[in-house]
Amino acid sequence: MIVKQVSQVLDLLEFFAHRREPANPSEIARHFAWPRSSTFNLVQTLVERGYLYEPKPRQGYYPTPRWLSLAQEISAAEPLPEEVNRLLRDLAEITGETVGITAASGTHVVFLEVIPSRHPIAYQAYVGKQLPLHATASGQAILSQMPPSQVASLLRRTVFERYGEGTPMSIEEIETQIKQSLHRGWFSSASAYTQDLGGVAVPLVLNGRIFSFTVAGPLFRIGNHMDVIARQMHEGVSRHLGPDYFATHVPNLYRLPVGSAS
Amino acid sequence: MIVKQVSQVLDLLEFFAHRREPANPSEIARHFAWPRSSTFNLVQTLVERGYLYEPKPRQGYYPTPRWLSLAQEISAAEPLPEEVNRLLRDLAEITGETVGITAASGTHVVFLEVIPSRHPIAYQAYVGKQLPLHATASGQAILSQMPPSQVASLLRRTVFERYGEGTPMSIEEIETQIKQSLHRGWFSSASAYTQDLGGVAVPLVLNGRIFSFTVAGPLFRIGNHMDVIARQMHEGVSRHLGPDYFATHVPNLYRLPVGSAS
DNA sequence: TAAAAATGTCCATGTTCATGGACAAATAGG
DNA sequence: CCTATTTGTCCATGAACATGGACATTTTTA
Repeated sequence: MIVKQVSQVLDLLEFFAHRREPANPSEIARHFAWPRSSTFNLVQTLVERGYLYEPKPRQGYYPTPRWLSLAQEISAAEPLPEEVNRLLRDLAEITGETVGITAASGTHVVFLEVIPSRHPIAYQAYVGKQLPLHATASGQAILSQMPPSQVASLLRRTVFERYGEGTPMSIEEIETQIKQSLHRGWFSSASAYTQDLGGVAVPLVLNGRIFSFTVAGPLFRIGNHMDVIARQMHEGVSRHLGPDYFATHVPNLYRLPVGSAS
Repeated sequence: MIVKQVSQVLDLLEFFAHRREPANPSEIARHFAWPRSSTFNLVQTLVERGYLYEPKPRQGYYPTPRWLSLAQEISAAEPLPEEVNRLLRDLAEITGETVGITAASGTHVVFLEVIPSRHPIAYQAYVGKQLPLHATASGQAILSQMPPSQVASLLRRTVFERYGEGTPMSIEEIETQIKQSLHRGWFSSASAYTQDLGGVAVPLVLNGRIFSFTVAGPLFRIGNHMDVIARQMHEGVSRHLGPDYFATHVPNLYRLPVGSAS
C-alpha cells in the first residue's frame, strides 16, 4: 500500500530540488493540484519539524539545510570508495554514455551513483531509480556474485513479464545468461527491460558488498560495440581499482586482456 | 495541524541518521512502537519511490543516496558563502561554545548551520532548530536589519509568553532592546527563551539576505564576558568578511574597535 | 482610497489509511 | 527433520485527516 501523504513529502522534496527557490503553499497547491488546506497542513508539519522555513515573510517556504545534514550522516555510513567515483568519471568521459553504480534491493536494483551522458539522446538514470534484478545487465551482474541459495530465493519471487524482445522469461534462461556472461567477462542487455536500451555491466565486490558497474545508452549507438565498452570498463577497473582487482575480488569473472595499465 | 504520516517519514530519516545501518521493518516498528503493518506501508512507500533499499535480503532497509542528491541540489541553490563557514569554525575554536548561523522563518529563527561546542555541558543546537524571533539574541539581531514595516507586522503576530526571567513581554520592550543593542554593537539574551542560556549575536547581511551570527552557551560560563565574545565575533567578521564588512553591509550597527586584522 | 484578487485560516463531513489481530512464510533451535 | 520463534502479509473496522467551501486577511489594481 502506498501511503499518500508520504508520497507527497517526497513529491515536495523533488519539487524544491527542481525549482531551487522558495514557493508559497498556494503555488505548491496549484502545481500539484492539491487542495490548499491539505497543502498548508503538509507545509506546516514540515515547518514545525524544522525541514522548511520561510526566508522572507509571504515570499514562500524553502527546505532548510537539515535535509542535507541528515542525508550526509546517512550516506557517510556507507560510502562508495573514492576510487569508484574516479572510475565512473573516467568511463563517463571515455564512453560518453550514462554510467552508474547499482546495488540489489530485493528483486530490484537501485542506482546509488549516476553520471548522466552528455549526449542529448541518452539513457536517463538518476540516483534511486530502480530496475528489475533479473532482466537487466546490472541485475545479472549482481546476481552472479550472490550465493546460489540467495539467487534461487530471489528468482523464485520474480514475476516474469515481457518488457521487450530481450526479456528473459524463465529461471533457467537467466541462469544460462549469467553463466555465459561470467565466462565472457561482462554482462549485457538489449531491449530486455527498457526498449531500445543497451547496457553493459560488470560486478564489483567492495568490502563484501556487491555492486554493478554499468554503462548504458541507446542501442543504435552502443549495440554494435558493447565488446569495446566492456573492454574499456575492464581497463578502467584495472586502472582505478588495481590490475588484480577482478582476480582477487571477483574471481569467477573472466578477465578480458587489458592493454595498458601497469 | 500536524500530519502524522509526514512526521513519521521525518522520524524515520532521523532514525537512520543516528543508526547508520540497515534496519528491518520489524525493528523499526519496535523502536518507535508503531504497529507493524503501518510500518510496512511506510517502508514500502519509501522503497517504491527509491528512497530506501534493501542491500541484502532480510538484513534490513537503508536510505538510498537519493536523499543526499536531492538535498545537495536544494542546498546548492542558496549556499552560505564559504567565508561564513570559516568564520564559524574560527569562532568555535576561539570561544569553545556552540556557534551558528540563523535566519528568519515567520515569527521564528531557524539554524542553518551549527558547530557544536566541544564542552560536555553546552548549548545543544542543530540545523533546523527553531527559536522565537522576538525573545532571542539571534532573532533580535535579524529583526534589527528588517524594514520597520516588516518588523511591525511580525511583532504584531507574536504571542508573548514568559519563557524565563529575561523574556521581553511587549513590543516596546523589544524595540528598545533592539535599539540599544544596535548602539552597543551586539545582541544578547540571558534566560530569555532557554533557561540558563546566554547568547551573543550580530546580524549579517549577505546578498540581501539577513542572517544572525550567534554564539551561545551556559550562562554560568559566558554570562560574565559576553562583551569579550562580542569583541571576538567582531574581530572574526573583520578577518573573514573584511574590515569594512559592517560599515558597508550593516551600517546601523555600532562597530566595536577591532584590535588585530589588517 | 476603495474594490478586486489572491493568499491564508477554519471547520464539518466523508474518505483514506492506521490499527491490531489472524494467518502465512521463513528462519532458528532442538 | 520437526517445532518454536520471528518476520512478513492480509483484512475489517474505527480514527485521523483530506476535502472543499466559507470566511478573514493581505496585497494588488483601479
